[in-house]
Amino acid sequence: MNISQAAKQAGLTSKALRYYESVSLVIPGRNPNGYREYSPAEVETLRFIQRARSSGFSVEEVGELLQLYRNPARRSHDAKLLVREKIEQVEEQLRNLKEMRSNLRALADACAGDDSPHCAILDQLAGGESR
Amino acid sequence: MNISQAAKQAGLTSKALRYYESVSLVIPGRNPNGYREYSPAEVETLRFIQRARSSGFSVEEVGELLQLYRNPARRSHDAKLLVREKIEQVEEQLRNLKEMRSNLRALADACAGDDSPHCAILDQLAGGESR
DNA sequence: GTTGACCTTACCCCCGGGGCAGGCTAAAAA
DNA sequence: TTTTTAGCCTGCCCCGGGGGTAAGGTCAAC
Repeated sequence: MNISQAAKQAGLTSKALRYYESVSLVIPGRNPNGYREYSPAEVETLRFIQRARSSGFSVEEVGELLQLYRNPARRSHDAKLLVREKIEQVEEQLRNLKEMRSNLRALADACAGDDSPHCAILDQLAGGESR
Repeated sequence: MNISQAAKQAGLTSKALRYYESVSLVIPGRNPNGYREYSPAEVETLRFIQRARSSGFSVEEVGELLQLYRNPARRSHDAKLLVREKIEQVEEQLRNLKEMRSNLRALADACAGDDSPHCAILDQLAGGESR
């Protein structure tokens, strides 16, 4: 299968597939004309990558997941550990974003939002009172 | 004030200050020896930038906030609009992260996490059933 | 005078690709 | 058959927001 077909099957772009090859995640064979030829198994691996990426794993972490996927002597404990670490990272990002949001809400609430130049948002960013 | 002192006062790094200068946010004067010389007002602006950045605004958006800050004919409405847009962006990120988290939790819950190679996490990433 | 701390510019690096240039190749239309 | 169009190839620069480091100038203390 050609690169663009494989990309479509996996919900990715051709560029992403070339990138994943460059970082040794999926290295397809080549036709005599030099075109990449993706086997059905490689397309499955690409779908694996797409799902793992959209669950928040970095490309490097996807590489670790793929190593487990390809290793018949794996222990499911190791996969679960990766997922739990990712959950904790996501939760930290959630905490950070929630703090930003409450911060922003306080700014917005303090500002009249009218045609006057007086603005509590700019005042607070400038002076930092009651932050 | 020298760059490292100004950076310390603002809670930033010297490198960041040079970067902010390169993108025209704060352009300090120069001493005869070529060193950057930050005025107290410029240090205040740097603190403004630091607070806006830690509230989630991009460098480009901070530039817009600074334009308002420096414009005595501004309308507070415009500042409030920027803040509300940022709140919506933050909330979309929160939604995405929460979906990731529930996704990850489902993966983790389905996996025994023992010494066996059978792993529901890898199965689901591979096959996509019950995602 | 010399040492160490600070400053300067200039370069490459991170992630995860996007976009484009220039050149082949394959498939479809005339 | 020829031409057009579409798809593929590699290689390069770009994004944010700086971090790290190198090579060199400067300043203050001892």
